[in-house]
Amino acid sequence: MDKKYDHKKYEEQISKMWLEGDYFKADAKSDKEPYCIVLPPPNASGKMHTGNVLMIAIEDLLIRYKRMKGYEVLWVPGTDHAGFETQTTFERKLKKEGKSRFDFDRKTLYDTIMKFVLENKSAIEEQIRQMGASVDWSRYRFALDKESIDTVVNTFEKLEKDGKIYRDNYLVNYSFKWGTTFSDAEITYKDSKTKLVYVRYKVVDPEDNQPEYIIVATTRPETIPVDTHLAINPKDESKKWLLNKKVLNPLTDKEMSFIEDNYVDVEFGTGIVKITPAHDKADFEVGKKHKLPIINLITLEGKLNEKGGELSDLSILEARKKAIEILQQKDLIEKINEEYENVVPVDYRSGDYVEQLVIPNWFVKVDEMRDMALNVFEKGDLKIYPKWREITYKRWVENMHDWAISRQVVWGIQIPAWYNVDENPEIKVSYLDPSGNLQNETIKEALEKYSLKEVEEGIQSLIAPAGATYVINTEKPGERYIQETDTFDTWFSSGQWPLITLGYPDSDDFKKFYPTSVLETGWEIITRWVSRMVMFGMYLTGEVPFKDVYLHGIVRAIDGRKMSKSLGNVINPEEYIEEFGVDALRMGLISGTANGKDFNFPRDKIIGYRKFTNKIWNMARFMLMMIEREGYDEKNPLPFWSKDYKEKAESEMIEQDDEILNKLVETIKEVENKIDQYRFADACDAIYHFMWNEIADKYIEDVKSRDGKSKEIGLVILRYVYLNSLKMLHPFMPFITEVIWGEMPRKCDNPLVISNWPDK
RNA sequence: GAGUCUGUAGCUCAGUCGGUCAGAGCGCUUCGUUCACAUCGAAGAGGUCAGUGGUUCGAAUCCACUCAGACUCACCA
Repeated sequence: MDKKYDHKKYEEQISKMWLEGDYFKADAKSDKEPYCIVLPPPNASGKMHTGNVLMIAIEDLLIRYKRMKGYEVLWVPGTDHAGFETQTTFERKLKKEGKSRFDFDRKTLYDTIMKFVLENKSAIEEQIRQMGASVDWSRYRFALDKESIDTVVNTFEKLEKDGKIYRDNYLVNYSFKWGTTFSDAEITYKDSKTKLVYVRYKVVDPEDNQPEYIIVATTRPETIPVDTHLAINPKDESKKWLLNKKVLNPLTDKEMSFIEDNYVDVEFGTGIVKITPAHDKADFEVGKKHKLPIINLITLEGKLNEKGGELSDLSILEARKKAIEILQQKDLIEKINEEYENVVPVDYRSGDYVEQLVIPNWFVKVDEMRDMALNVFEKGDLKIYPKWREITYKRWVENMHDWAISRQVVWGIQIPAWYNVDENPEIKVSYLDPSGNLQNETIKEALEKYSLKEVEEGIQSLIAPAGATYVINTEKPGERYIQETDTFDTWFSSGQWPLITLGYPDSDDFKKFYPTSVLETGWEIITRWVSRMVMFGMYLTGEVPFKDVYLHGIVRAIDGRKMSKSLGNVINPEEYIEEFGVDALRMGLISGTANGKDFNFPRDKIIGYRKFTNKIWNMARFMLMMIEREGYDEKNPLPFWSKDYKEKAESEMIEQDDEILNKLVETIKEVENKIDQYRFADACDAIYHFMWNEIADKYIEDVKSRDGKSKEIGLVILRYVYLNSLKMLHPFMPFITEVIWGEMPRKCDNPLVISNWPDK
């Protein structure tokens, strides 16, 4: 053996050996008890970050431990398309080339992104291998594989048949310039000087001591025609009287009533807010909470519709001007703050104004699924570790609204819904015409100039009116149909990930390994991801997709803050792998947190475990050296520890021998116990101290000084204790333990440590 | 604004049911080391457990409040 353990020399070699030996392939036909983890799929075009490393370290620890204990183990690897994240990465790349997504038709854009992702996909797969993850590569899945898409589409069809799918208005950021929506992340805010108009609202039948008018400040007077309510803060005693009163809408003269909501800031303006659910994000939420009507005022062309009365057909800015004029004529303006500064949303590309308005989106009714996802705790079907995270899950699921599952992005699974273009002439299409120019118009207008085929080929996106008729089908149902351009929310597909990867509904894997044993992931996605998987699992199979959920903490930077590119404190795991090795990095990270709390990147612990690898390496060397020095070799081997040997040697064994053997059993029990409780840091600690303090510092020193028969007994026991420690350590430090195992003469048929958990 | 968590040695953190819980690693100090390992060994210093009050025979642990910090969600008409 070399004098030092050189991780660079061995890690690649061992990893290759595991891969070629196909040791991690699960057998669905096996009689052994199943143990299964589905790897939370990293972004296919992404790179390994410290969170991924921790995730893999913990899961590999569980997987190797259970495999060694004799379970039929399956760990399914996969990568996610990560819809929006990938598309923005890609668009940044396009921007560098002086292009944008609006230069492409939908299909070309999709194909180009796919190519980009496939080119980058192997990097993360390679990193998973490098980490020593004992996943079953034969079952690898990508979120946009045909099988994945089939499962997701089938689920959508089932939901539709069960009456769970509907289309409804949903507030989105809409750009008139591009004729499409922008996600929240694509919106930036621009400072802008806007008139803050203080408008008088006439109180209907005021009491003697009450004012005749109340005053409301607004920057959007043009939306007044569709306002039906005003809001006050429930803590604002001075305005309580308004709750029993009505006021007149200053533009339509219709009566309006009041609601109470904490969202209202008592200090701002006059402490009274007009609520426009159709055209303001906050108001939309308030409106939903109080079940207020959503009345659209602004059209996809950026003009006011017939609800605007005198303002109809004007653009937003024209209407605003006109509204102020009308109010002035009616003498309903108290004052105007011309200097008011606010921020307006603009799209990240052109800086053009983006309007918040409601357009039809696809929704899933969640009522039934939500209840199922909450009841799992009562029956004890699901346990969350650490337990205090349960409340986050429950609170979120309880408050869950119907789920808007459509996204106006290309990179994802296209919703399998089709509109008949003759029945729905008002569908708004954005498409590149045959000469490559971007057009925004209705399908009817488009078809007057071009064939349906031409429009379809150039299409970027479409928006079908709320009442549009549609057919759900995987294939084009007829000549005159055009497919919905929206894709599913990433969580809609990743929420089915355990089902997708295990081949729901009737594969052997599904029968053997579903429900899986544990879901291990970061707590940050407990609401968005974990809850969705529970919902889909319950809905489709009647069973929770995993028995336990273990949530690890987030690895923060060394300075205690969250890692972020802008802070420049992102830790690249590759550097640590290079310097200290995968084993030290894995074990250091695992021991960084005992209870699932966030923790700072534990650099000191990684260095500590790096020293530890060298220590156990030298323990092995020294032990082999002592055995050799005592004259043992292949012809005259050192006896193995066994029941027989023990009986013969018992009378000559001394206190230290019994002690180390007892401590070995204690340590095995403790490590098992801690792993079973998901207390991984404690398990690390137990092995570390047993090997270093008990074996190296005490027992080896003792054996070193012995002679004759006593020395032989010492060496026999030492080797036995050491090899069993190696086994225990293997799930934590798979590489070095495998290397040393290969160097050791041992009484065991299996040349690999991977299937040998110690007996007590 | 709503919610969750945290405050224990110089640093990073354990401390599970209120009673051998004042702990670990790193760092620091002193000494040692041709004979496995300086990525080593031996010994040692250090904390009013954020603060105040309460419950209890007993509190780092339970409760209330205060102070400080982190994160999640929402966000100004």
